[in-house]
Amino acid sequence: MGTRSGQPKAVVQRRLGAGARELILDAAAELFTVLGYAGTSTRAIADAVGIRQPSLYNYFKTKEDIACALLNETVTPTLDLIPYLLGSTPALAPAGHLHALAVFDGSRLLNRRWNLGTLYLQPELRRPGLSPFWDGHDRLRWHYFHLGQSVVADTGIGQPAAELPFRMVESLVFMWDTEPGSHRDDLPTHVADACLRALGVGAPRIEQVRDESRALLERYAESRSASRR
Amino acid sequence: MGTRSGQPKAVVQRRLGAGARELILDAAAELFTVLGYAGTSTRAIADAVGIRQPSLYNYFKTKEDIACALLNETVTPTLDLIPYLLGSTPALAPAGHLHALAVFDGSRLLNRRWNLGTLYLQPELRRPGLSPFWDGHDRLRWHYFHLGQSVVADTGIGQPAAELPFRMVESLVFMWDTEPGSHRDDLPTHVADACLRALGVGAPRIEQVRDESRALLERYAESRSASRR
DNA sequence: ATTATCTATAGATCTATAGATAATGC
DNA sequence: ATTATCTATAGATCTATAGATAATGC
Repeated sequence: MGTRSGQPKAVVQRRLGAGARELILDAAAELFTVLGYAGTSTRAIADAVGIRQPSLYNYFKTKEDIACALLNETVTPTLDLIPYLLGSTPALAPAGHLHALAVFDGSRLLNRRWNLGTLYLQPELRRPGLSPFWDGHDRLRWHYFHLGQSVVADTGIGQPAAELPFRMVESLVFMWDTEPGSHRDDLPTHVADACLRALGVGAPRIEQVRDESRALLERYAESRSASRR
Repeated sequence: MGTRSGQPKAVVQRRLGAGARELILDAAAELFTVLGYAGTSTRAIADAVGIRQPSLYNYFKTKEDIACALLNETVTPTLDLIPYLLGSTPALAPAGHLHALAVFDGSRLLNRRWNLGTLYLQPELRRPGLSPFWDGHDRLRWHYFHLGQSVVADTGIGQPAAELPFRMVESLVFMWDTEPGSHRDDLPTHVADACLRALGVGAPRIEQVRDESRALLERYAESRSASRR
């Protein structure tokens, strides 16, 4: 028996290493989406990554901070795309701009490991501490709305339709459980097409816009991977 | 000092009377939508109606039972409408049927005292005890889908669009916070119109369908109030 | 006499902090 | 020497049940 003071450790310590924050965020994402924010204890998150509950507080100040980091991941990539779309030459027609935005945003929502968009409707997350995220979310909504207005000005459909595209893309969170396959992979494009139809754009024009939008997003993906080198 | 046994009551008792269940459901609806299901304690619900926490259990077996009653209220009225639409003579065209369904369903979602549809995305409510509600929800989704398929078969739009109308109506839960006014009141009709455009229906036909649908729903409302006498 | 409400409480949580110790890096 | 992790715990919850009492109805 040792005579050392203090409480001896009962378990083997596991150091998470460099990617610790990402490990925790991924575990939290799964639990928040499956059990809900309030339904997920900090203990459950710690268990999932194999550390003790208080050790989480080395990485995040509070439980709310974890949610904030996750929510921001859902809007920042799309917000980053906007300047690229605005600056592309020759200037994009509003319909093309909107289509590309919807496809990109929708793909990001649908092709993550967990259905993070469900957090948008969890009232526990409408608290003041998360307002930085909600501000970004509102900026994105406003941008969709603005583009929608330009499109309906051309097609002659009533103004109220202008706010539907953002909501239609958001509704992909309800379609998350679609069984995997080409149908699911094409959903973001189908939704983007439907957005334009809802704004009164005709079929031939949509065909054309879809091709432009695909080419544009490919160029964007290339420019991103190039700048990362 | 009395010598009676037991614990004397510290508060004045308040009997809720006949509408007790409804009072509790309304308070729970507000709290569940504002604070979330897991974020709402049975104590908070009891406080809101002015009784003690354990007294709730005179009216509901568990907290989950309260949520179940609320969720069922969101789909039953729309499910009840379906036989009426199917039985109306002369038989409705699929586009008219879908439009009427979307307007009715959307109005029910938007014109309640609380935004109950947000509960759909609260993972705490995806538990087995609530499967009766989810079954009804799926039946409704399937009916929308079936109608959508009939419409796209006529218009020549691709199959995947057939599942969008249900999701577009659901996305009204994201639009709940629209400031009151005629714009908000017209949202369900605008969404129903946009559903048909998304399925490839042309503007003149939509104009026509909208009038049919309005007349139909008026007759339904009359038949309901007549049968209640 | 019957029923709705109350008080009291069991037993299980939950978040975040304090301070000791094991692991790492120089 | 520094940092990440641990043990222990304060203090606040939370749901549901047991059994006493106040309010109602006959």
